[in-house]
Amino acid sequence: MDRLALAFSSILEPALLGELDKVASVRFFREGTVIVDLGQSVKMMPLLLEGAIKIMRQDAEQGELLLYYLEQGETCTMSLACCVGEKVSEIRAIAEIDSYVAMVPNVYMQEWLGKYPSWRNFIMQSYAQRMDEMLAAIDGLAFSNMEKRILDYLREKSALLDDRILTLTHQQIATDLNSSRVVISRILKKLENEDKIVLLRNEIRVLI
DNA sequence: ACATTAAGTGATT
DNA sequence: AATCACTTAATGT
Repeated sequence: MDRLALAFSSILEPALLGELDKVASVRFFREGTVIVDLGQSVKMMPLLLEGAIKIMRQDAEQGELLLYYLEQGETCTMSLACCVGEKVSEIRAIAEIDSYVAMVPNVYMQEWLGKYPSWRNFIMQSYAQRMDEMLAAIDGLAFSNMEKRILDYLREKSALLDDRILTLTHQQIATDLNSSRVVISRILKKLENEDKIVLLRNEIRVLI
């Protein structure tokens, strides 16, 4: 499949790509679609071919927190752990933009670990990268003030979408950062006064 | 014109 | 930094 080769040909060996092509089903998720929800059992492993996926941690009662984004050529490491242990998902995956995902049945995952070095590499690297991102998320919570968290959030999103103009509400930021709308609005206003951003309704322009 | 949703702000904890 | 209460502004029907 074209998309598969496009996203993974530089990462995975040809033989594995061929096998992937046979067993993976490519699915399309429109922006905003919940791909995996809390408590859902995970029987497939997603390989992101195109688009971006937002991974959120969700508390039992209320409270969500953005963990990281999945981009082209990446996979959700959480699903690996889930598949092996036959556990249910502890996170929520939402399509940030329209996305194509190759779903691989979990039976192949372990088999390929022994069979294909490039697969082993890919999984290891994914783990390392995700671990780094988790640490960054924790650092943000523990050591950063809200202002820095918001700025980082806006910058990351802007880079991800390759657009300095972001279409989103203050409430959405509050949800992603597990804060409240009022707090976000105040800090955004401050950032605007410092000429770091421009605020419009449903829109934020990142200047820095 | 009216209702709804997004954003701004002072006061309080 | 969070919550409350209220205002103002933008948008949809």
